[in-house]
Amino acid sequence: MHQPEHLKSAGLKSTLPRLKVLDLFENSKERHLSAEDVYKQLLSSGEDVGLATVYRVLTQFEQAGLLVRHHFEGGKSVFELNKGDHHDHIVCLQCGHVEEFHDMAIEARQEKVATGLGFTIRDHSLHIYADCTKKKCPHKR
Amino acid sequence: MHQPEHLKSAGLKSTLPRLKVLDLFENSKERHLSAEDVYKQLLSSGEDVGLATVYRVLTQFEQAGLLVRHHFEGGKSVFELNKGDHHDHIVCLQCGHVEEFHDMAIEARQEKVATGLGFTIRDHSLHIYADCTKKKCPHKR
DNA sequence: TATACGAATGATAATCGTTCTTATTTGCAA
DNA sequence: TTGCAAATAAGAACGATTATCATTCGTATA
Repeated sequence: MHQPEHLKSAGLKSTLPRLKVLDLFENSKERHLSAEDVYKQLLSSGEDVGLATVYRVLTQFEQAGLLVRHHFEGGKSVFELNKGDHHDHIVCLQCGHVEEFHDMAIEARQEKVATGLGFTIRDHSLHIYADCTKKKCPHKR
Repeated sequence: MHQPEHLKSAGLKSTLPRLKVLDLFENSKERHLSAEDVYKQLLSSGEDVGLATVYRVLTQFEQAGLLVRHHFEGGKSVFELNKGDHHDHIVCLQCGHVEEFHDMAIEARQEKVATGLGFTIRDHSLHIYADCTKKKCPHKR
């Protein structure tokens, strides 16, 4: 377990809730977790954390660059480990599964459009909402 | 005023709140309005509407295809008149002004990416968050 | 035009995701 | 160890949105 160093280098004290949250993201099967998801999973793992703490930790991790926050439709935020690579998301409307993709052509055009309009891009989000083309949606919720 | 027909053809009774809301969107200087925006503007126009009604009407108009709903960051929805043309948005981080754009190349690539991953696009949202390149942001909030 | 009935409304309570407050506990440097 | 700032848990508070419900309104029909 080398996570305490992760936290240290991010300027964060190594505390139990923080370690647990980081653990969850590194070992969870699902890459994209909401605050509620994290909270529930910690509770059912026997951890005694407060929901407020989960929110605080998630926000700190986001600011520290450990996590990335996404605003999908539906008004709640989801987080994922920051692997350093930017990517966009395609969300299956059937099962909610999130697939990641990255397309240089799209990124390049965005840059071009923005500069053309007199803007400097700080951030962007591209979410595609779609259905699987297969008869049975292969993803499980 | 030919709006009652708009409502009729959308299967909605012609009522005062609905007419007023539609009016607002057609005559307001700002294309993108939140429920709160609509509510406040109606109140200051002397109209006596409830906030709940505003939310109801906005949702109905969205379902009827009269308005389009957008989820920008910040947790609140904004609506705009549906002109039939799809477009994406670039949001100025300084003043919150929203600029619209449409880029065939981006749309085409999205389609290609999605089909490549086995999806059929139902909807998508592309939001660019940016700063003006000019010294002084030319837009007013 | 009067009327009757279901749809629409306004007021307000409820809900949802998130943030704030505060008293208490913890990490960790001395 | 001990001390103290930083972090926590619990729950109140918050803003946006939705649900509830008694009352009013739009409109098809007589």
